[in-house]
Amino acid sequence: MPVSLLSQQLVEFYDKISSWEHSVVKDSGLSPTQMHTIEVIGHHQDLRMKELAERLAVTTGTLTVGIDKLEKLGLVERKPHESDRRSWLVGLTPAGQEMFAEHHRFHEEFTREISLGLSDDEIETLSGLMQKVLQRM
Amino acid sequence: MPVSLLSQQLVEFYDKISSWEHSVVKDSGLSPTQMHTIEVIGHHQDLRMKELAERLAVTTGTLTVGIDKLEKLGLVERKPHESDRRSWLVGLTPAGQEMFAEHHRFHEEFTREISLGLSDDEIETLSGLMQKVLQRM
DNA sequence: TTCAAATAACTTGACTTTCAAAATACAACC
DNA sequence: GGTTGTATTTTGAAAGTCAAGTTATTTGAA
Repeated sequence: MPVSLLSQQLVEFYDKISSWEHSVVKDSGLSPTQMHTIEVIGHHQDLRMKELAERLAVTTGTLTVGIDKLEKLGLVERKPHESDRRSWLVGLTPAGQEMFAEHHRFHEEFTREISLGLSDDEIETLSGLMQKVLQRM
Repeated sequence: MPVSLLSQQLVEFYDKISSWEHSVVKDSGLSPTQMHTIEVIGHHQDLRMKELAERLAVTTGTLTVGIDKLEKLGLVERKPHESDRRSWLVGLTPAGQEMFAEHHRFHEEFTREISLGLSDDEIETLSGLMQKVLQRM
């Protein structure tokens, strides 16, 4: 049952990433939710509230409150949408970008550490397989 | 930069698992937190409150409230610890075990679907690499 | 043995996150 | 132009969380 083993591994993998993320985020002063929001905005840059809410799997009502706080912290900013005056575009401020960049570096460092036991060839094989899997998700 | 690519893939992978989990759990009537608690108990069976709190990354105060609710729902039960009368052992009731088993089946089905693009050999290669990575986490 | 310190679980109060539903402003279509 | 749909915000209620304090029990040192 190779799938059964893989399933177990995914659960364990997901759990360990969660607790790693949890511990790293705690030191940043942001909540996990806030950091995740910064991450998603950082990756996609200038999202509408609706789009961002979907990606974060929360309602727009929830997001309004969350973005209010991040805006007060000076990490994100609302900009008017060019063609749709109902919409806002949410982007990172310079401080938000720095926060995003730092977290990004943490991710890379984490990835480097967990792949220490792998050769360069193995890392490429893993990336290739991951790519195939990601296409199905 | 093979690590950089892998890092990106891990973020995307984690995100997609999160949203899948989110949607599946919603149909179960439990909150994500509650389902995660059921999962951890199901995997380890009969944990002390302290141990369970550590694995869930919450304080024991938080866990007390959470277990109270799951106990009211008839999914978990507290049993006295044999040798330490300060401690409780938390385990799944038959209903809890069924909930756990169902969720476990969802995980396997999910794994099966995302690995549809992979040959049996590739699945085994992926498992092998995952195993090496898990050892570093 | 005895008692002070440590530990496990629980309680309480405050804060945050979340959603659903209602309100507001604007867009799109006929 | 008027109706319907869409994007966001507001509000009220429920759930999750922690820190700090409480109780019961265990551990270890005098």
